[in-house]
Amino acid sequence: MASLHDVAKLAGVSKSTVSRVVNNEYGVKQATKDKVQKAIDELGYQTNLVAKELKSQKTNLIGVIVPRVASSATSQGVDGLSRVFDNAGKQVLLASTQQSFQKEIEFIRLFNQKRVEGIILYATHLDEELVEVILQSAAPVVLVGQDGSLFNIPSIVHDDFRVGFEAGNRLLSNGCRNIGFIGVASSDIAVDKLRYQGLEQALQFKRKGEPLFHSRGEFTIESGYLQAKQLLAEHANLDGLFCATDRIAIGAVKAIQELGLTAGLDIKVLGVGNDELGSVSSPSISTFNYPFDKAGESAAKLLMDLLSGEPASMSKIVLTFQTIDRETC
Amino acid sequence: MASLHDVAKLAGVSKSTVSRVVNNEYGVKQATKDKVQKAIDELGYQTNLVAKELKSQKTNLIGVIVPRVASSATSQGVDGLSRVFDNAGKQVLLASTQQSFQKEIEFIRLFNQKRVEGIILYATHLDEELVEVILQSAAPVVLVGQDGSLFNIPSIVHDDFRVGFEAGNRLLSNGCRNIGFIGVASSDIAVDKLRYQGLEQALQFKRKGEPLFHSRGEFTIESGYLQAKQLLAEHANLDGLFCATDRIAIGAVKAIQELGLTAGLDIKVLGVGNDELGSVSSPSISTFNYPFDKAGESAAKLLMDLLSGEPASMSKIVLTFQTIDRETC
DNA sequence: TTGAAAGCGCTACCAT
DNA sequence: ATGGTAGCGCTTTCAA
Repeated sequence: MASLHDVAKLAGVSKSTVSRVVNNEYGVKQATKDKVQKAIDELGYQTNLVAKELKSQKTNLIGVIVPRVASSATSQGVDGLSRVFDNAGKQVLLASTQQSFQKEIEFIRLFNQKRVEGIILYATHLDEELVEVILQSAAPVVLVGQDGSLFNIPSIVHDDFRVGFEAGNRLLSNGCRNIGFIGVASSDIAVDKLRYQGLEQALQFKRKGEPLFHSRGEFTIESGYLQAKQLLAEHANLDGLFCATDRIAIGAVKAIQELGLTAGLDIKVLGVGNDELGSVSSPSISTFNYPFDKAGESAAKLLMDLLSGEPASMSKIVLTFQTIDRETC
Repeated sequence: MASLHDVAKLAGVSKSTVSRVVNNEYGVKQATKDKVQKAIDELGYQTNLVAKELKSQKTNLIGVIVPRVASSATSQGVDGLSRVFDNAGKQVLLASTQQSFQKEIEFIRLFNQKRVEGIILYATHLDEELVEVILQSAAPVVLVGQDGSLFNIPSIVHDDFRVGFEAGNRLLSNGCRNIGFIGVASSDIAVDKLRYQGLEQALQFKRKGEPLFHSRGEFTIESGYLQAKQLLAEHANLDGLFCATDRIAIGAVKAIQELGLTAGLDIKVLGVGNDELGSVSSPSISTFNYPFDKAGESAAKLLMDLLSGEPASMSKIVLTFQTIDRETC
């Protein structure tokens, strides 16, 4: 592959001159410009950005780490952030951890070696080792989905505690008295713990006691179905069900229907996220809209601010949500 | 940020020696190894991969270009291909064109300058300029979704003509006599043209004449709804509707229901892709399963073969599909 | 077992 | 207006 040197030789000028015309710098005679351009075309010369990056100590690279891309939160998020980065002339180095916690750490290390300028990490948990690695990272890390602000890690989070609180109120004001919660892994503070605690808080506040149960499973329809099936058998008096995600809610509704009950009538069901699935399913899932694309955008903008050397002006951004009323509540 | 040089100075050895211990090369005394390791830890040295890449002329980078990541085809595809690349020690540079044809070209150029080893392009069309750029690209390009084999561009495609043919047969054998098609932009050969032509072929083959119409819109539920609404008004005798995607089908079903008709009974509806949306919607969408994750995987594997210098043994890979029977047909 | 030096492709400073 | 040169951080002979 042709280099500056080759072009220079062919055009009969120095590398410096070629560099000047390639970068459109001021002070090159039109005649030489033409000569050089001809050589460039002839050789099909293409700037070697890795050399340029080494020289300039600037890669324009942003690392993005996600547990998987095929989820509405991450796929919409990546679209959102890549729009921002593209406008800023940055490229996105994407890594999917396939839910492996260990890989998150490996990729943070690798990305630093690749000299990325910053990292956006979609996290599903946050443990000591991960926090350690993030704090050691030369490239600033912005966390999305979990709150790392306690450790001084800038974070974009959804208002998970409040969504739980709202869910509780919503269920209560729709007449529910026996309310349960289906969450995910307990290591997932945002999705499992906070949403549950918010619910708990709402019940306490209205003096309605404790939630009936706090069940845990995975982020799938199937898992929601399986859990609901069992829980329904154990709690015959259940009349309100708050699910940590819309997919789980869809599964739960299926279990409810199989029992000959009507979701939204016998048992009110609420999900979180406003996954498109919930809008087409039948009955449609009442939920809370989470702005996943904005989360990606905000993360990107926050990171760009950090990179521009401004002293961080916020420790975290908490995104709001909207109530979406549909058939199940 | 500490470099080999810094480590060498601190450890009192040469850069060469440091390089040797960093890369675990044979022939370094344990004592020096320890000395060097100590210096590395002290300085928090991290290999600068951009320097290494320049020196070794190897980036381990793969460029991936998608129209948007928030679609089942691309998000599942990216998950599939990134699994393969990760195992091979390659990183993924991701670009989203936001449906801009011009950006596809820009990114191919940029990626070549970044010295990616190969490019995977999720295309929604294929015009002369794009073909030109692909053929000029130093990094081999694998096309996904559109067939570029005519221009000697290795491609991963779904069996779009046959899916149309099958759709026709399926509709016919379910008693339909007046069949229409809702597609997308005519520049999208795979999704619009081939699927329609397959349908046409099936009708011809069974001597049932021509499809009632070939309408075109976008890849959205809304667009499917709007088109179907109008088409239903124009073609009162319609009893079979083939939609280029499941989302379009979902929209169409909504229009059908609004007319007081029953999808699957009065009008049979077929989609393509097996989008999860179609499985939870009501009525559920009869469709054809497209293995999007496998498409990503196959593209990755094909590219890796190309990179390993084997003479290309196939000009394209046509993925098969499965019939998914649900309520609308 | 270790070190010196050249060179990957580029930019930028200093001369001319 | 143009060229020479040093150097970004690394690997890799070749010598010692």
